[in-house]
Amino acid sequence: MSAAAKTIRVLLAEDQTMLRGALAALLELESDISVVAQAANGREAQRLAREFTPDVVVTDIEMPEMTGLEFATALKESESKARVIILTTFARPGYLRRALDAGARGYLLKERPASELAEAIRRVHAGLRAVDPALAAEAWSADEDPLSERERQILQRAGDGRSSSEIATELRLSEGTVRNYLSEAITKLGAANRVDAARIARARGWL
Amino acid sequence: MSAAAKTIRVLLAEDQTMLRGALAALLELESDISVVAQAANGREAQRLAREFTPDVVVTDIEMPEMTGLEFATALKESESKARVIILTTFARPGYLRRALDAGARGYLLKERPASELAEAIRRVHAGLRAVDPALAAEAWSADEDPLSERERQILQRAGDGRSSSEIATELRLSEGTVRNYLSEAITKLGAANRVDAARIARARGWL
DNA sequence: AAAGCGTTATGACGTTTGTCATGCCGCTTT
DNA sequence: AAAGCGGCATGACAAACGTCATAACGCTTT
Repeated sequence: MSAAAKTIRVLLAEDQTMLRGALAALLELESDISVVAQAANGREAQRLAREFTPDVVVTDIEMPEMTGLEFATALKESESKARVIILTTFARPGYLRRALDAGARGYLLKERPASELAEAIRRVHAGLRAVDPALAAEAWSADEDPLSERERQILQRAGDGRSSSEIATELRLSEGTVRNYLSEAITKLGAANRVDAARIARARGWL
Repeated sequence: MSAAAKTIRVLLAEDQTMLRGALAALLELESDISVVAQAANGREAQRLAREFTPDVVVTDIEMPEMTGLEFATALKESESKARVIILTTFARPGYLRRALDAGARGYLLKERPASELAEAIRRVHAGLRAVDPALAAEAWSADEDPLSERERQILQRAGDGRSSSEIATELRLSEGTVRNYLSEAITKLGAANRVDAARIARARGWL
């Protein structure tokens, strides 16, 4: 526990194999970083985190089985000491907010240079934060998610092209109730109709 | 023109900086491959292809300014001798078909291991093809795009939440005509409504 | 010249969607 | 106990949507 010579043990969770492999190879070139495990989805990552006790976890958000945000939340509630960096395509304030709520220390965009990833890992391992500055500023001034859980469920399905009656059957609600929720969601988001509302909510990371 | 010792000159077009950088670094580790130029969109790639005359072009499809498919088509119609590999997230038969029509020699998915990329580059440079086998089989049996150009235009906008009257105004059509096209598209795709139709068309690479 | 096809249009009809007022129920806060 | 709130419901109405029949026009294929 004396010097700084110990390598940082990293778990990499990313469903796109090519990106995951390329990043792992790049990180291995750094003398102070070692990728000790790789996962293609959140559930696998959860298992590997228990097994390998990494210092830092780098995870995508949108993955099959379990999202990176759910994984981060699960880690926070476990006894794991791993620090989490979210690595995602999406500059959505809602995602950043949820990431920080889930205890993430870093939030990095895939549109940034690969070199920033190693830097973020070192910062986070040292106890600092690593949040994209532009995004952090935007998130500060961004509106909060105005949708209730029900509204979210219903808007999701409507955005996929389901009719009100289909949604009502699926969620065991009356058709009128579904229309009420959609109407409210449309108003809250300032949208023109259900599809527009779904688009807006998705773009802000609320869906 | 005697031996095989010449390095393969590659142009890499991919809008996600982190992936582009990581792949370029990985490819540079191969002794017979050299990434001579990188582009973040199709238009830039087009310019760089003229300037650097690469042997092989590796390009994403969905990029700003100009898609990889448009870029590939432009290359085919120029005097360029570069051979094209499409590198994309999407296993959509429609994309593969359009890629081959655009003269692409390779079609590789981002969910494949990074090692396959170097292999595909070598194959394509040697005059062979490099198409994901599973996808090629699927594309063979896949339906052809049933949509007319007008139907596609209108379906795109409908999928973004625009109303019939908005679409009509934008495209200088009567509202009834727009509804007719949507009705036809819905029928052709076996969809339940316009949003469902847009979803289906997108999933097959027809939009 | 005739047939076929894509594009555009109109009118009419039934269905779905979006809005609003009103009300009930269970839970928490006061 | 009363007030407030979120979830759920009903009914009514106008607007938007989806379907169908019909038809004109221009272009290509036969």
